[in-house]
Amino acid sequence: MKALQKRIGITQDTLAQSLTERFIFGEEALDGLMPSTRILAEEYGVSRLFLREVLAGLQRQGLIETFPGKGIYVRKPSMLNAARNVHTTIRQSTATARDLIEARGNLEEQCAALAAERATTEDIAQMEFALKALDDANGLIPMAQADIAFHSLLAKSTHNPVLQIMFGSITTLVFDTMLRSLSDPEIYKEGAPLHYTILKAVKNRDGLAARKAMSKHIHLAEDSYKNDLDCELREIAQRIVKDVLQSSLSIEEILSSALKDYSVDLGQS
Amino acid sequence: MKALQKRIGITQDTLAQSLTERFIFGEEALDGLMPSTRILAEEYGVSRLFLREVLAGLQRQGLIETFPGKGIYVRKPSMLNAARNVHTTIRQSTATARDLIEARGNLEEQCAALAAERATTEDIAQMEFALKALDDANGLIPMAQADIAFHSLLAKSTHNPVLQIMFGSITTLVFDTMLRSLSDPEIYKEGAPLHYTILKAVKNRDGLAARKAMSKHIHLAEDSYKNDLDCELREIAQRIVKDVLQSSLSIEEILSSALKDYSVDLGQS
DNA sequence: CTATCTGACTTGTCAGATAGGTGTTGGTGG
DNA sequence: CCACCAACACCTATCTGACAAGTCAGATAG
Repeated sequence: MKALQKRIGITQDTLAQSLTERFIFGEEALDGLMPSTRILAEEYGVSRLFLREVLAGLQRQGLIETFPGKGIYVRKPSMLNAARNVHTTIRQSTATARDLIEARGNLEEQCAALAAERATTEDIAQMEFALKALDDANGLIPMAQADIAFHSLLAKSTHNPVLQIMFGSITTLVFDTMLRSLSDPEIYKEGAPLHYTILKAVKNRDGLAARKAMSKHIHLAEDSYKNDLDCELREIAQRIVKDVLQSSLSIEEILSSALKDYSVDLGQS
Repeated sequence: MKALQKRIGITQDTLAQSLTERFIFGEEALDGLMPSTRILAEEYGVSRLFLREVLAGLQRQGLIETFPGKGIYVRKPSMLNAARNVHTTIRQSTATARDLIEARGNLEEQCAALAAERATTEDIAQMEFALKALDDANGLIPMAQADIAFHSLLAKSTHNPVLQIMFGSITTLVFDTMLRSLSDPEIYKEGAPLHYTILKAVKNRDGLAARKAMSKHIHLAEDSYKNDLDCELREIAQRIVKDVLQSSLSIEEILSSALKDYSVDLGQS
């Protein structure tokens, strides 16, 4: 039996691919509920444990979500779950605030300019909603969530999935600096109105103005961060968590809860 | 015992974090060999299976590598393993060649310009090595590997980890188009010399020239791809694999073997 | 001294059992 | 007839104990 299975050659990868084809991209399980692990394991002739590990992989990729007592649900893919893996991987690297501003500036200026050309009325409505949420937000983390949402939606408004992927890959790093910027009254006072400037420029289809406002928005930190400019992002974020939020949680824990249910759809148009 | 464990609250996440702190970032297991699963499981008071799932997660992030019969080794983190997760996640999205050129152009032009300012002699030597490998490469996949290596090294030469992350997140997509471009004599003939133009500009510390050459290099495809421009990247890549390589493997399988051992170190300077 | 073999490791996988959560269903009291 | 609630069936998560298969070092026979 073992030998047979080996001959057939079911590996975790092949099973994962098969399941993905069937349930994620295929049309089965329309309501999003997958068959139970027992049934699936029997169906594919593997043990439940083996199947479980495969499912764990899919879950880590954010493709499915499991609920004890309920079942396994297919999930709309979100960039952020994937991005978190990237974040863990690069924890060892020494990205500073200056690095992020440099890279993010270039990316988001492009996003702003393209969004001005391509944003639909629905995109704009969503961004307006995010800015309203930012105004109404109570507390640093909800603010950062709304801020991230705005920038993600702007990337989405380019209707270029690749730009969304790139922004997604640095989302957690952006979140780190947002904690710093949003808790700094000086930056917030100058930076928050620029969100509206950007959105207005997008509405007016004025790519250049959108790009300029975004540039100003992102480079604000360059003048205000002072010593923090060449600090590692994680250090900065961890300090804010400790001093401002007075929480003993690690930045990783904050991140995973703050970005958990957060999901900006991928452009399918 | 179960209740106790719950009270202590060992979840997969906390254990993963604990193990990461200890073995990846910590100084234990200097030779890279971790204690066996039995020992670790006993040490943390969890079952071996539970530990296994946690380790599977770390492995998926590319932080460790397991060898049956030998043990578990700590691995140097590589962007690409993480990037592959992103790629899977966005399979559903409909990124076209045009999307990639647009996004990648902006990013890589910035990389070229910054590399011209900051590349060390060692960076340049590595890039030269990659170009030599590209010239000597035999077959489409080794060529694509060398090509990817060159562009990754250019991103590394900016000494900005965030740019490396962003490039890493789209590496698999870039690989897709490389299969197409490298198998097209017209593009290859014009595109290959531009690699040397870029490298020369970097050597001369001429950021503008580097940026221009990169722009030309990437936008070459815009004139030659024709109908493929608005094709989905996966479709293009899959067709090349089938027609040119005459392989029945899926593009995912090609990718995972081609990028498996590939790793450009993260800048630690 | 060399070749081989044994035994003690390792990971990978399995079946079966239990814990704990969730939703449904059918019976009972109003 | 309706509302409530308890029992039940199903789900995932996890544990225990076991075995297969790979690896390696050291003992042993030639």
